[in-house]
Amino acid sequence: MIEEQQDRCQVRCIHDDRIAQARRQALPAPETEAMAALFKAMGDPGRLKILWALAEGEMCVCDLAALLESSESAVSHQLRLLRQMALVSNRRQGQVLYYRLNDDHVHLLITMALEHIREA
Amino acid sequence: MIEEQQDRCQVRCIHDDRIAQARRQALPAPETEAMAALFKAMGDPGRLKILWALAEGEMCVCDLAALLESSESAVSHQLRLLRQMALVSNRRQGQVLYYRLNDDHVHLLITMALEHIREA
DNA sequence: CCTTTATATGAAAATATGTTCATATATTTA
DNA sequence: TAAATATATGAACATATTTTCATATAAAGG
Repeated sequence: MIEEQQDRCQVRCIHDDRIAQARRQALPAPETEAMAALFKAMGDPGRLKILWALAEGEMCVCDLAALLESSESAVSHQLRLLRQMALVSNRRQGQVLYYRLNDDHVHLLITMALEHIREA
Repeated sequence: MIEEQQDRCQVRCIHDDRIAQARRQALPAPETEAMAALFKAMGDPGRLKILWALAEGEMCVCDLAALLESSESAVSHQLRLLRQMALVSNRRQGQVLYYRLNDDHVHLLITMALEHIREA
């Protein structure tokens, strides 16, 4: 015999106070989204290699493609993502676009991540 | 008339010196991979919400499911990922598993990311 | 201007990620 | 020890991401 499905909330709440507190202190949704997008952009070996290489100084697209042993088109797509996340920017000199890190946060974030994985 | 395809390297190298330098200073592949996995783990709004909530103190799975308005199964899968990345750990008290942040790096990483997106 | 070079971009194809659903496990309680 | 609770997990499905390929654009050089 199957009981009639009761129409009550699906989600058990053990510590309502704790949940309420978490809700109060939660970040605004747009910030959470933006942060997730930032971390996601850094969450790819290829893009990380790019960022780490640019920490030493600017490079052009075909340099980066050579470094990553990947196609220039693929690198260009990755760079667009990094640009959209304000992680890198570029300057044009003739036909060549030189990419560089946008600010120090990037380098700091990578350094801190390294610390984490090295101690774990 | 289509010319016979020449068999030369696909990848143009404009600044060989710069590429060589980047190669020398590059991180070991396993570290790059581990870092990418770490950032990827943080690159999801749901998981970020979890981490941010846990920064205030430990919570159990069903608390987190209630907070995220998501299924406990989904949250459990996310927590597994965060555990694998050594971002969170848990302690059991009876039937309940309480999750907490593993160390301060996580909080620092999030704080720094916030700075980045707020200034951009 | 017509060609070449360096890069960007859109769309399709290939791949990875996240969620759901069913089921398994661990712990407490009856 | 059987039932209930809290959570974990595997596999299938849905969705998102990445790469590739073809084509577009922007600057420089004939």
